Amino acid sequence: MTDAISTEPQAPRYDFRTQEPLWQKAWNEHACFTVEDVPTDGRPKYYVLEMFPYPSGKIHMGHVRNYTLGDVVARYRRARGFNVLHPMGWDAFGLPAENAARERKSHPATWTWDNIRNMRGELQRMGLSIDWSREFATCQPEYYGKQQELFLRFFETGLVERKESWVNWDPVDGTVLANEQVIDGRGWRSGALIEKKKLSQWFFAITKFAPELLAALDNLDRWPERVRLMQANWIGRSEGARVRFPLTAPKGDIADVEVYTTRPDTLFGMSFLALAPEHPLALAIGAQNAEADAFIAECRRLGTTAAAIETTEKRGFATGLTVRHPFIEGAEIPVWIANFVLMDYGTGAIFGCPAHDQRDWDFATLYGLPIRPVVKPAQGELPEGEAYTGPGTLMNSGFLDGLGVDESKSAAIARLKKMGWGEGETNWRLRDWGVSRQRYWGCPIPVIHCDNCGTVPVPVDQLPVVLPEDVTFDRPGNPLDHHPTWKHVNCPQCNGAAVRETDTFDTFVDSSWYFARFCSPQNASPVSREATDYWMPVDQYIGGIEHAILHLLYARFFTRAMQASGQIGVDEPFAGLFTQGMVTHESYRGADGRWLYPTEVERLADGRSVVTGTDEQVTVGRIEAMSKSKRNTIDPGAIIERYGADTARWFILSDNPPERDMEWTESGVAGAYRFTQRLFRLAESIASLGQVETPAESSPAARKLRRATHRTIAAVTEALESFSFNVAVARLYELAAAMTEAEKDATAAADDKALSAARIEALEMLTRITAPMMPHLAESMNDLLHAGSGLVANDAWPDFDDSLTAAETVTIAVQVMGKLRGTVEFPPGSPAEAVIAAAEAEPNVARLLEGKRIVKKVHVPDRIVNFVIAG
RNA sequence: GCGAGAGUGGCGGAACGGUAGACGCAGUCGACUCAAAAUCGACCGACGAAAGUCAUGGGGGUUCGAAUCCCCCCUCUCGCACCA
Repeated sequence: MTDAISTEPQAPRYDFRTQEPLWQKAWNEHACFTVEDVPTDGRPKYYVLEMFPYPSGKIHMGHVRNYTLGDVVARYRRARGFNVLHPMGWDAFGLPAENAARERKSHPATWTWDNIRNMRGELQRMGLSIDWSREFATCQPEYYGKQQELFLRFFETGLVERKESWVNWDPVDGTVLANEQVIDGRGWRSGALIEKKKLSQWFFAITKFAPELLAALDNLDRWPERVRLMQANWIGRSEGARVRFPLTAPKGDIADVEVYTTRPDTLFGMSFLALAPEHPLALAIGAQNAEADAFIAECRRLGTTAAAIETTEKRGFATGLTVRHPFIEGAEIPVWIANFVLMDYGTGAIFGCPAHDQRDWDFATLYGLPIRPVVKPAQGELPEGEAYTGPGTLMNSGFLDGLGVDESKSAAIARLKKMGWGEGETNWRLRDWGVSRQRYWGCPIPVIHCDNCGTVPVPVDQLPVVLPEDVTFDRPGNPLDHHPTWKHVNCPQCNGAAVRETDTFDTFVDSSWYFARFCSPQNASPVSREATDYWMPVDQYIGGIEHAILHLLYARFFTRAMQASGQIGVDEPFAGLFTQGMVTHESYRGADGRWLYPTEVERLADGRSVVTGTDEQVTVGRIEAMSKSKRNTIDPGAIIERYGADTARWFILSDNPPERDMEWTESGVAGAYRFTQRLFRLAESIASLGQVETPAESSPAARKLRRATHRTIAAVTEALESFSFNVAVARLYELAAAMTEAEKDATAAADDKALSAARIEALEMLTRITAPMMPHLAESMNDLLHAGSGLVANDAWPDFDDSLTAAETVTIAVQVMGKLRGTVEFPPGSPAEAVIAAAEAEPNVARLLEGKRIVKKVHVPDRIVNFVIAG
């Protein structure tokens, strides 16, 4: 590794080790970043929020990038005269704390709070402009108690339901697993075979908002297009029909089967009806037929994991039952149970039209069912060996013959409706949000189960339902469930013996409203109407793309639910969303293939890489996302310790556009560090000029520098507005270069007062426009120039002087037939005739034009002249 | 399979349809130094002695002029995926 600092003999000019803590203390003492819940100063508001961290132990580079981006926005907006809310907290509930408690034989709270303490210190060393007075952790009763109150409000509003649902049950851990925690049909921790089990669970009725959650995406114009698209796909609206097929012979009390389809136009091509293995009719059949039962059991065992579904072949079981067809008199269609039909989409049953659905085609081919085409493609023939799903004209379809696909959809629906066999229906992929988790380290669901009264919500005045502290993790299952006393209570209604709900909330609930709580973290009710009316929505939310669907959708739902239950006046939480890329690094492996940390690797002068201090050859691997398993992680704490927070921030901002993955390189950080020193040297040199009166007469050198300064202000402002931080950095490098140039000019003309004044102005401006990115260095430079003048953090963003940004001359490109052949210099705004005449006279151009007829002369003022010639 | 995004020097990347490669990193040469580091200066797409030619994944098109707009293709990344 190149080592910029340890090879430096003397202490650096700018000592971030003393300066950074100094300014952090000053900001803190002046409460620079503290805002009121409901400011009344009339300034516009701006709410900047980065996704709050899970307190895993240490911050990682992803956090550093996330919080640096947010901090630049926050500091910039503050300088622009906004009241800026920029809070921080902790997403503190979750399974890792329980696992750690199990391993260490301690308590989840201990581990969590240790981590919070450590990570808070690391974040504070980054010099973030955060209002720390608003900090909270979701594991505090002061927070989760309010969450319980919200749950009760939603309950009253009809947005909470208790219903049975199929879950992945781990019989060893005694808990429900999410789909992604089931690997090859086994629990990811216990390795036990997962069962599908029906369990009573709490649900938030997110589907009630499905239409508006989808429609409102159109208005989120400051969200990335792809996130809106992912959400739209997830919500998954589809239009079709519900069709009831009467069984030719009823099965017990089941007389018909309901099917959902988006292709009612292809009903004449139907050759089978298929049920999901969990469908009530399938279960009824299974109860009487051992073969059917065995098939159902096998389907269930294969589980619902994405991997299982992908690799599983289509299989079915012919039940022997038949249904009647709505349009074909006397037809009897066989009923199958099929493993590819999903119980939780539509009605759990489909009608199969093999000619026009690939899945049905596969299934029909396997079992020798008829394939009857009913749609004739508009062009060409029906494909061989696969289903045709495109547009066309109906055939073999009775009253639909000759109609197009769309027309016949409505015609079929109209007919079904008239017959009483079905109706048009809009369907949604989005499911209600199951929030029950059989865990200890989460927010208790504030409900009591009473044998007499049923499910009774805990009265608001008895909140919070606090987690008991005396729990152990020495046996599987939920500690709340086998706690000796905690769950036994008296029913709030009848005062009889009752038990608490021992499930806790999905931790996504905790992060679904924290942004609203930040507006008034001490408020008696969950959210303050006044504070959220002022601050909400979040103007700029920043985080990783991995939360594109679930977290953001849940937060959007919660905001609507809070609105519906009368607590908040907005319906969308995040007006602007920015999704940052990952931080990546080269990976290294030793001679034996083991992964090596970057700190263990040394690059030799000959380009080879070896294990530091040895001769062992190192293989430099791919650049990939930092991960513990690949050991290609860089510890932000070590970077800040060695280079300072400003250097880390600057490098992160400078490397590339923030939405892309960035590569962390040692040489890049070292370069950023050199720049901090260079800026400080410039500041020292300019500060040594002392007080300078601006003379009446300017000088060419002064004008040149002032032009660079004011152009930089304009360019950096524009870059920050558009999240082009890497461009802002480039413009600041250029200003620094211009200032170095001016220093040389000044050496040549020591008595140029105008230049001295311009240099001072350049430094003042540079300081202020660098401050959002390198806040500590900006304060130190400002202190050199104007000691005791106050903090840059409180300074206003500078305006640029338009009259100074114009160049004295512009270089106009001269083209012949669109190819650059020369340039001419002119004052901006020079008349076309003069410019064209000069362009024609330019020797190289004149040579090319000689003897040619000029057909056209294109002139774009101050930019280009192009001669089109003939022959 | 469907959807989205991206392909520009050795690398990260700039570029309202108007001088492609700003700025940084790496590199080369020089100054300073006994020497090194740091710093400062110059150079730094390819071919060519030069004039110039070729260059923004490939091929077409629009235009006086295309990295940028349109069509076709290729590659990569990400997301979704038996959703009826």
